[in-house]
Amino acid sequence: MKKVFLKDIAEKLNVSKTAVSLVLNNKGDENKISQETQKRIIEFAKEHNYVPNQLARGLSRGKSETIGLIIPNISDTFYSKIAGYVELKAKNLGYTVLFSSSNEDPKKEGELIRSMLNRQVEGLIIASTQQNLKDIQSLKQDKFPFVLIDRHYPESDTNYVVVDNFNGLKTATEHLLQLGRRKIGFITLKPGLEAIKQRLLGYQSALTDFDIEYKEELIKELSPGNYENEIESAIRELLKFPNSVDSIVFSTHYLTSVGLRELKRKNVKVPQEVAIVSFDELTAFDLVDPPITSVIQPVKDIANTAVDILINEIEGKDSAMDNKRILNSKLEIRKSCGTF
Amino acid sequence: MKKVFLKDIAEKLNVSKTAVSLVLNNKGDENKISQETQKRIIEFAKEHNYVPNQLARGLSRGKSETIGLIIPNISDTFYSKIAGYVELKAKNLGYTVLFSSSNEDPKKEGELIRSMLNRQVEGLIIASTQQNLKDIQSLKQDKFPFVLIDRHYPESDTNYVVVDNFNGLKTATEHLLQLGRRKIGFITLKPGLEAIKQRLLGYQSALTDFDIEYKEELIKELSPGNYENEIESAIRELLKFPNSVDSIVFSTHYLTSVGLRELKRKNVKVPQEVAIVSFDELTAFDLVDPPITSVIQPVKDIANTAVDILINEIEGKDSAMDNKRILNSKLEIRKSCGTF
DNA sequence: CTGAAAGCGCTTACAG
DNA sequence: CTGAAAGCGCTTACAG
Repeated sequence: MKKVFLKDIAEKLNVSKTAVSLVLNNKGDENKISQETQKRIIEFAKEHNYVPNQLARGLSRGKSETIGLIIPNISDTFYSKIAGYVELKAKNLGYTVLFSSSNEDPKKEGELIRSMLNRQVEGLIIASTQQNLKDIQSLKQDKFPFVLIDRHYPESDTNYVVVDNFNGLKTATEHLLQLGRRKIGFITLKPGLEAIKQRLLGYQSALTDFDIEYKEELIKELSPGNYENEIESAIRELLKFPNSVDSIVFSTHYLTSVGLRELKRKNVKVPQEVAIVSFDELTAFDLVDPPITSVIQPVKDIANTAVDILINEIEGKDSAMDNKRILNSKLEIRKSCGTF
Repeated sequence: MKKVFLKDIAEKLNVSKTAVSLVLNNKGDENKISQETQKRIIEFAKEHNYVPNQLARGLSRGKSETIGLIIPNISDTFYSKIAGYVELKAKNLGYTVLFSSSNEDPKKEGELIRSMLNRQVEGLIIASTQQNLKDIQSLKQDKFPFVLIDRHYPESDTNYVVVDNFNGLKTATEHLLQLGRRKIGFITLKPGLEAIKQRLLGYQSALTDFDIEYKEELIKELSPGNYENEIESAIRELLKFPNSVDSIVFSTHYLTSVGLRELKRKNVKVPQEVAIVSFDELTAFDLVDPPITSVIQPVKDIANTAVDILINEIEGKDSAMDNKRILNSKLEIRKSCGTF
């Protein structure tokens, strides 16, 4: 299978490169190229397995039919699912997607953005580190199509698709309150992400609605990079008098995992002694002991909506499309909070 | 931030495009361009945020500094981890990686391979559907660098990095046998993948070593696309007389998930009534009730080794490198098999 | 209906 | 040390 180029086809068939290019791009009819010629070209191309060199095509057209997806980490199940759905949807619309992980490093995120621009992606979907306003604003300024997902910059006017973190966490906390729990710990990440901030606000709002005093000692903020080591002391302190929590809400699936592991190590009975609820989940959370009541994020919806908005903008179709979306999450009640 | 091109730099600095290109590619010294000129060029480029157009560079050099990774499904935790490690390792060696999911469709896999070739990737890492020998052999024939991971074609002489499926499954089965279980069911996938075949052989070999008769009724082979619906009857039949298994080994993590879910639904006590062991695992398998004894795959090692072999071949360095690797898995004993 | 030609933004012999 | 020029494989006005 020797590589075949446009030129080869043209020579063998005694037509011009122009004709071949036109026909293969479905512009044969509009350029009034004879059906006969079209057929010959198409058949020859198929027979010899011709596929255009995307670099050349992209360079020539200043387009690449490619979009970029920048996420913190492709290994995380939440983001890998997003990636899967983005790939599927984009492909359906005729685009290839380029993935890359920033590993929560704003500098790397910047490099990735530039690297993707220089690969001529036509648009970007970004789950930003949210410490990179500079690059985001510069995209904005260049009127380059992009949409933020999962994390957005509230101070900047951009397209985004996020989940309603405030109400998601609030609902989770209310669930605990309705079951009679009153001393509710909150294990979350150090502030920095808007999503994380919103989750804390949701927690507080639920307490307020139930007339419960907000105590800072019940909030444990771990570092994204070191939470595995910090979880032990966080839980220990929450369990100790005068805190003595009767429940904990975890603000991410991985905090729930390490937290539950730690509770088991300490032989704390869940939910009898401590009820728990998780924001976001892992595949096996319904099999865990006890099955974990979780706030489920609409992963597929996030991905599809983001691709829709992006490609709509790239192709400049519907200018009236709502390009700021806050999607609802859903509380899946299982057994980690006990029952009424 | 207006885009700046080679030509712009050359004009502003009153040097030739050649000089700029050379300097920016670290070929300034070997072409004896004055330090002074080099410094001016480098500073100007940095100041104006110059990044070369990869399409143009790639087209010109016939290279892209890109490798492709084709996997069945980026949403699967096993493959998303592979993807994460491949990306990391490749980046360290100066390559970008292009991901794509075949969704177990051999035809799509072929399209992906062609699409990646035409994006001028310099090498490919493929977790193949294993029903696409044609394309694999054609890569081989063209001496195009590639390495198969996770799944390989035993009938074809290629680079590969796989896990020792035979011994992994054998060890798992032996573990059950050593604990006194004798009626061991095996829930696996319909044959097709070499890995799956090897796992069945491992199961059989363990039985043979313990002088236990192999019974076909104890093997349940589900379809990859429909296992969620087939699991119920598979388990029902395994539990029913005359099968009445006392243990089950699952040949993939997702079979374990649905299987355990089904066992719980049927109120079967694990491990008392039925012990289970899983080939490959999910993040929360140590939190599941009971924590699941699992064969752990060396994900990071698979990824790193594959990238090493591939890039070594691309750059034609060490021709003596062992390019067929069978890595060991490890049995992580938890509680789903009970104790002695 | 079709072909010659310019151009996309680079790299790289080659000549000086 | 440096510059003019060809070339990578396409696309796309433009002229006929």
